[in-house]
Amino acid sequence: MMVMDLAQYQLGTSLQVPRGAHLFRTQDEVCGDLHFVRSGHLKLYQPCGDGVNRIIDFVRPGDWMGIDTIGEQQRHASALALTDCLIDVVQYRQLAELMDEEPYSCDLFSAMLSREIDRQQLAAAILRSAGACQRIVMFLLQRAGPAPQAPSPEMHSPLPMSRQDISDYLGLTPATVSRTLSALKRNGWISLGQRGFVVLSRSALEQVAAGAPANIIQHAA
Amino acid sequence: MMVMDLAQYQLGTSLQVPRGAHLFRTQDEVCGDLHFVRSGHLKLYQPCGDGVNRIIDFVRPGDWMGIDTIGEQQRHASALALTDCLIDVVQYRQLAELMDEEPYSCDLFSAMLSREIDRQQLAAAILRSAGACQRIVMFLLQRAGPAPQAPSPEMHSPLPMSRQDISDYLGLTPATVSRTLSALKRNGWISLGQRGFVVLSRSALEQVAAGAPANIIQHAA
DNA sequence: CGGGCCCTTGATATGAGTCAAGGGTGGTGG
DNA sequence: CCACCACCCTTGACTCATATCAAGGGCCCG
Repeated sequence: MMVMDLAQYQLGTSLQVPRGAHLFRTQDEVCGDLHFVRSGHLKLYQPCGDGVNRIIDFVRPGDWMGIDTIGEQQRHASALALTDCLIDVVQYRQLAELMDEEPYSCDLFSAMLSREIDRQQLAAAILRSAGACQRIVMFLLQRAGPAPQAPSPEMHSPLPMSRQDISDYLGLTPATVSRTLSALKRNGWISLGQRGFVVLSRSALEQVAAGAPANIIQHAA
Repeated sequence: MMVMDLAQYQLGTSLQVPRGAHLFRTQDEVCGDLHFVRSGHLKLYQPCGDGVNRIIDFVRPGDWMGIDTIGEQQRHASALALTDCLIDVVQYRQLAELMDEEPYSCDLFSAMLSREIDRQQLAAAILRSAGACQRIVMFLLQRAGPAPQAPSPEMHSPLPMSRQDISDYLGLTPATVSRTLSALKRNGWISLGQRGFVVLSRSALEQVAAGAPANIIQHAA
């Protein structure tokens, strides 16, 4: 069978990180390792002076971390566990050796980095062009994943991060995020808990994400 | 001597692209090649419905293009020459072979992709947090390059793209870009031509970029 | 049961967008 | 070589979305 993901090579060692703990911090020096998330959620952020944190990304099971600092001397971000996490720690040297032996793994690795560049370009494009409502709906759809098969209902999707984190990530304020989520709920398009949500009308959300006029959203009566 | 950049391996073939011509388009299928810019400037953009173009990036001499679509079937963007360009076309297969023979080149390539991810993350962070004036000043400083040695004056930096392109890239409107540039000029911080500019007070610009209150900018008298 | 923190919601302020008009520049054709 | 034309850049007045400031409520944890 074809190896589809570098994670299947069983490199590296396992590591548990409890909720609220740091996997690494900006000031850490060692950078020879990559991290693969087996389970749990983390946030990548840059503490930038004051108490203000710039959220770089949210990391989910199956994602890699640290591929932005290969060959660098210092981390560019801190990684904080939003839930209990199970992490694989992989030395870049190990990967390099693997790529040396098996050219195909080199292609896998290049493609992975390439996809990450594309993801970041897409994120930047969204930040450039989309308004608040559109950003939030895109964020929700991304977290909800692809549509389930016809008869099955939409699943509950976790939102392990705070509203503050969401707003930082989307370039908005907590107030705007809260307002918009409330409006989406009022319209019956999502159901909303403190740390999760359920898509109720995927088609409506997809229309907003596609750029449909968001005037649909009204202030609370 | 140490090889510092993949471009020094003299792979690939040369190609001239005149101003206004496309190097490739979104709909092109072939994706086995990368492009290295020897001279000239290009813009990467996505034609997204209507006449609206999303600017992905501006590409300068020494930059690589196409590293966001390694292993993909289709281009994610179109590349248009803003000036006459000299391009090296490099097959990814060639690079892969090189990496197979010389492990060090593999590290170079990984590091290059890694840096690109970091660049995109930084760009996204700027779009999330910075206001119009801050974005424009950061853009100018980035294009002006690092400060020259003490006695030498600031160099003239080219702006080969239209105001429309700049505004798309920064997530603003042409009107706002024009207004802000005019204000910077009025303050004596830059001198401004149609297709270029000169930094007159780097310290002032750096303060704004660092987040200094941008109220310094007033409406035209 | 109590307290702190985060989330929600309202009223108001403001920065950037929109609409629109005038002027400069570069390119084309006579 | 000059004149014309189209396109883009600049600038102004106004609008609107989102930030800001502020208060109340609910949830989780101790």
